[in-house]
Amino acid sequence: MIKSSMEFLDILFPINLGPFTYRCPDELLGVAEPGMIVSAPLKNRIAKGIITGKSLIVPSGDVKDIQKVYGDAPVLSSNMINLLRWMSEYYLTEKGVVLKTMLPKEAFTKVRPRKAKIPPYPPSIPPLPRGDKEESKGAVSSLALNLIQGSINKKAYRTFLLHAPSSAYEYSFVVKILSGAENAILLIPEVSQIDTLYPLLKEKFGERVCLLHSGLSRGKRSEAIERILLGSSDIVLGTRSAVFAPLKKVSSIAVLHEHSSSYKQGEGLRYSGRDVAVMRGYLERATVLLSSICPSIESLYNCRSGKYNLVKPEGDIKKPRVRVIDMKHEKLLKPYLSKRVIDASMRYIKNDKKVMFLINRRGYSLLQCTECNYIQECPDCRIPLVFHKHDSSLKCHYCGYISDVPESCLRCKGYSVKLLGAGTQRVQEDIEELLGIKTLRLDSDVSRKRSEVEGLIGAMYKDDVRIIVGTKFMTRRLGPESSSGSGGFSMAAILNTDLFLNLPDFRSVEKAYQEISSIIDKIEPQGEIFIQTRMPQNYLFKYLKDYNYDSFFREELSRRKSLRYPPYSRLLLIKFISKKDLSRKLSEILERAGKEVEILGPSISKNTQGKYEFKLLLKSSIRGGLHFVARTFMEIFKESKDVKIKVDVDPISI
DNA sequence: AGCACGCCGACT
DNA sequence: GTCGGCGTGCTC
Repeated sequence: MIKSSMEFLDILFPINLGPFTYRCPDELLGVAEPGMIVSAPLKNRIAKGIITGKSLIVPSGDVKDIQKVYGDAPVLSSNMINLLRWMSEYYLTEKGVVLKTMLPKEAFTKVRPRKAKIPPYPPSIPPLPRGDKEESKGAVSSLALNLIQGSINKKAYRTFLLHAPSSAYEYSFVVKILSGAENAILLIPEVSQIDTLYPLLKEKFGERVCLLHSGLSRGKRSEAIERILLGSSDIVLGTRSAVFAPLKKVSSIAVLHEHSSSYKQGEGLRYSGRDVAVMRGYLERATVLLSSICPSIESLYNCRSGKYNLVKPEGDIKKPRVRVIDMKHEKLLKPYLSKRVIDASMRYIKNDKKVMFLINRRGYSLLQCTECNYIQECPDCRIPLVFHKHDSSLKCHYCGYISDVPESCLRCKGYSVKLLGAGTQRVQEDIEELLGIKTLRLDSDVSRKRSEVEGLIGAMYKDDVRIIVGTKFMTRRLGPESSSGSGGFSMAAILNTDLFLNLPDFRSVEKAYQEISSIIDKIEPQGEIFIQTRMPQNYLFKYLKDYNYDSFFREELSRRKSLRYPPYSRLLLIKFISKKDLSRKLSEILERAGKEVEILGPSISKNTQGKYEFKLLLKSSIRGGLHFVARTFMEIFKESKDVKIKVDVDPISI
C-alpha cells in the first residue's frame, strides 16, 4: 500500500516537547516545506506546529496525517531551524520550548491556510541611496569601517567588538556600518533605549526600519512580523527577542551595549541574546558587531583569543574627571553625603550647570527600632521593607507588598524608630534643604509609564531643572543630549557605589565599572564625576580614574584565572525545587561524579512557597563536560515528579 | 453511588 | 500547552 511519493515529516509544536513524525498527504507533497506552519492532530485536538524537516526514521506505530499547511512561505529559514537545534542542545531544553521562544504566538494564530498554488510574490523594495551626509560625532576610523563593511559584503561569518568612547559614538558607528547593508538586525538591551537609536535609523532607512520588542501591542507585533516576512522591512531594531526576527537571510547583526545583563534574563528559556546573535551570525554567514563603551570581560577575552576582532578608535577623547571620595576621611554632611560633593554641586549650580545624584535605592529609608534594632521584613520575600514617606507606608521593593507603618515595634513593642540609610526620596529632601533648590526625582516610583517619564525629562530640559536625583532607572532613560551642548549635565555624584562592589558575584567589579561608565557617558566631557566609597583601595578605582580599561581588563583576567572563573571556565547553575530535603540524595550523586567538573554547593534555601531550593554550580573548562553532568542530573530526577529542575547555562548572577 | 476537583502523564 | 484518567473526598 505504500506509495512511492509518501513522505514523513517532523513537526515541532510550541510546547514542552520534541518533534513528532507525521505523514504528509499526497496533496500537500511539494507544498509542505521545512519551516512552514502546519496543523496536525495532537492528542485528540488539532495543534499548529512547524515542519523541522524530513523524518529519517519511518516510525513504527500509527502515524497521523498533517492536516493543513499555512502561509505561502516558511516562517523559519533553514538557518533558523539550525539555530533552534543549537539552542536546544546548548541550553539543555526541549526544541518545542525553543520554538515557543523564537516565534511569538501571533505567528501561529495570524496565518491563513494555504489555498492557491501560486502565491503572490512579495514586492521587492529597492535599497535607498546611500548618501553619507553627517560626518560629525567623533572620527570613525575609516580603516575599521572598511574592514567591517568589507566583511558584510563578503558574506562570511565574522564578529567584531567595538570598544566605543561614548554611546553617541557607538550609535553613529553602528548606523554608519549599516549604510548600504541589507537585512540587518540591531539589538538593544532595553525597550527604553530604543528611542535614541530609532530616529537615526529612520532617517537613514525610512520605511525599511521596523521595531520588534516586547513593548509592542499584539497587533503591532504581528504587523512587524508580516513586514519582515514579506521583505518590506529588512532593518529590524529591537530587544533581545528580535534576534529571532524572521528575515529570510541576514547579512549583519549589531548588538549594542553588549555588556548589558539584560541580554540574559527573564523567566522561561534563559538565553543570552548576545551569544545567540553570534551563533545566528555564524549560521547565516553574517557579520556580527558587538559594541559597548565598556565591553564585557568575556567579549574582550574572545578578541584576545582571536574569536572576535577588536575595533577601537585611536586617539585621546576628552572625558570627565573622575574623583574618588573616601568617605572614611571626608567631612560628611549626612552619613551618606560628603561635604565635597555638596560644595562641588554648589559650584556647578552657581555656574549655571546641571548636576545629577545617583543612589541605588528607591524610597525614603529603612526604619529600625531604637530599642531592639528590629527592621520589619516582607512576610513573603523576607527582605527589609522600605519606608515611603509621602504615603507613610512600608513597601517591599521585590514583590510590591505594602503595609502601614505599625504603631509600635512588632518585636519588642517599642515606640521609637530611627531612619536607617537613604533612598532617593530622602536624598532629594536632604539635597533640597542643603542647596536650597528644587530638584527633580526620577525613579520607578515616580512613574513606570514611558510617556510620563519622557514628559518629565522633556520638562526638565525646558524648565531648566538644575538637579536630578534618581536611580539607574533615570540614567537609562536619559538620551545622548544629557552629555552634550547647553542644557547637558556637568556633574554626577554616585552616592552608594559600595553597593555594587559588595555584591556576592565574581563579576561585581566588572559590573560596577560598566555601571559607572554608563553614568559618565551622560556627563559632558568637561565635567566631573564624584564617586563616594568606603573602599577606595578597591582596584576598580585605580583604573577608573585614568580610564584605563585595558589595564583593568588585564588585572581582572589574572584574578579570574587564579579563581578559575569565566572566561577561564564555564559555569552552569542547576536548581532543584522540591518539598523534600534532597541534601542526602544530592551528596550521594556528587560522590560518584568525576573530577573533570568542579561542583560547588549545594546551597540550600527555602523559597516563598516554603519549598526547598538546592543550587549546584558546575564549573569546568570543557563545555561538553558541564552539559554531560547537567544531563545526568536531569536524567536522575526525571522520574521523581516532586522535584523540579531548572538549568541556567552561563548564569550571569550566582 | 455520584460528582467535583486536582494531579499526573501522554501527546507522533 | 491541553486533554483524559484516575484517585481523593465530600455530599445526598
